[in-house]
Amino acid sequence: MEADDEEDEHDLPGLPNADEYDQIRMRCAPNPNGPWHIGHARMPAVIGTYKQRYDGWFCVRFDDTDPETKRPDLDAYDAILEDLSYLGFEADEVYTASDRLEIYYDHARRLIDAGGAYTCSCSGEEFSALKNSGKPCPHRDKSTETIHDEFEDMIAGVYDSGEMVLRVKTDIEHKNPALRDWVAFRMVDTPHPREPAADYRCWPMLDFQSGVDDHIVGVTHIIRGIDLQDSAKRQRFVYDYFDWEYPEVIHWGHVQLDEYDVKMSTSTLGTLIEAGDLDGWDDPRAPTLQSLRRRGIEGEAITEAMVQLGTSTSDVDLAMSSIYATNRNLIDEETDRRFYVREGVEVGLAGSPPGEANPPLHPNHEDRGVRHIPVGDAVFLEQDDLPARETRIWLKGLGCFHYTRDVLQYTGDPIDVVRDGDVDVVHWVPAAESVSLTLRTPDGDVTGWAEPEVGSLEPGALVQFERVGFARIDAVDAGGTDHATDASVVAYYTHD
RNA sequence: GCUCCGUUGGUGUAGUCCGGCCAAUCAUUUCGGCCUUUCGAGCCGAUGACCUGGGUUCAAAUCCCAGACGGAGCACCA
Repeated sequence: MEADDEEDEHDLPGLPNADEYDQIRMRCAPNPNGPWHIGHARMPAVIGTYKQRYDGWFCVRFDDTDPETKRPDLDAYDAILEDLSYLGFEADEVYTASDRLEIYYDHARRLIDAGGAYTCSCSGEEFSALKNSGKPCPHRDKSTETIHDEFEDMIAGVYDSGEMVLRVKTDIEHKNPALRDWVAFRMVDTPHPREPAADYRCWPMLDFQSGVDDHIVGVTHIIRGIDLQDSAKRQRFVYDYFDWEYPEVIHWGHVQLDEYDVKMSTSTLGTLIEAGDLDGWDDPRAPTLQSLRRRGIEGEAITEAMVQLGTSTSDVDLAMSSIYATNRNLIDEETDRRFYVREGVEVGLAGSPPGEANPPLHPNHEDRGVRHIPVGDAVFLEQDDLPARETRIWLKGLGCFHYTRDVLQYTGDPIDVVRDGDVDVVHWVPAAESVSLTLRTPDGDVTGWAEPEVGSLEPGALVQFERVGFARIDAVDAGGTDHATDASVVAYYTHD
């Protein structure tokens, strides 16, 4: 399917030992505790791209096995799948770990039979102390029968949280303390928020659940963060007991984002939304996928930027400008131009300028037609664009004016004065007939006036406000196209 | 404290396994020019990097050793 460009440049390195597998199978295993932030896009972007490249397969598996500390958000399951689709990918299969408890229990029983696990009632502190000095705890050598009995009691919910765990027997003297006899199942008193899982009290830990599931669905390549580097080593003990072969694994570093004041963290964002500091997950100030989507950024631009980050184990700083640059290429040709003046300053006009300005909708596409901007006797300019006294300025699409005694005097000079470099070109809107427009940006809201026809655009339309930047029209109040007190149009800032 | 891992321009990345074709690739950013009723785009150009110190070698970004700096794990979180 990509035979003809097999040797072509790829943005991503090849997967290890890719040719040893009939099919490349990967998984994306989010914790459904909220919609995705921008950093989450890396996983689907990369495995989706690998899937296309190798004609492979990937699933989404919701690793929702902690009903308490990382309590799942019931809305997040669908929100995440929507985010995935926004990025341009569909999962071949969707699993939910909390539906699969019986599978994990069965594997735990087999592990006990294989002598690879034991129930332990040490407190966390007690065990930690023993473990750190390389000493086994007294529960390590129970009979298989006792272990089975106690594990069945765990499943039955006989114990309370903290009273009993099932540990994987690894090597209590392993030189890496992180790998010594880790917990595979623990008791959780809090019911899971999903109805079908609400009665379970004995929950697997990520390392066990994930390890078992990866094998069951035939994952060949695991891609995940460096925080899980030791997980692979822990899981190998289970794989060895079962005589399974561990998948290829790639660990990558953390992604940091520039240009945002808000930390890229699902729980932080959730707290800010809860407190009313953010309007929601799609607030333009939030570094979330829903926010970028509302701003009119194409998922493809995000995917491409993520793929360009590669898969290195060191931490990376993602510049939003790289997402913006890609998106600009995607939308520029099809996006019409409009005028929008931020925080405008009103200036009178004199000298009989033309009654209407008709700049093109798109400078490269004359066939799309022109805009219709009635001029009137005054315009709004941006504060920074106000010319010095007794100098000339070119109102884009209208003509040349001389700034005298608080008014702009039409001069009728030809465009050559601009070519000569003496005259700045600025955008403007008529003071009398523009529509008020609030532009919501990552740095906060901006108010101003847009040329009249912006008031009749459809929500969802993309525009480029000349010399300001791209924006997505979000809401239009058809009633108030003249000087209403409130904004009649709300737009979300895309990028410059 | 114990165990891992990493370090190429402002940012990301290629090259590192199998040393020479690397006075180091591509993208983005910044700056300049051209074009354009002069936005954006496009075209052209510029700035800008191999963590440090030793060693091996005719030759090191690449191999070896030491150090510095950064990151991760040692949870009944994911």
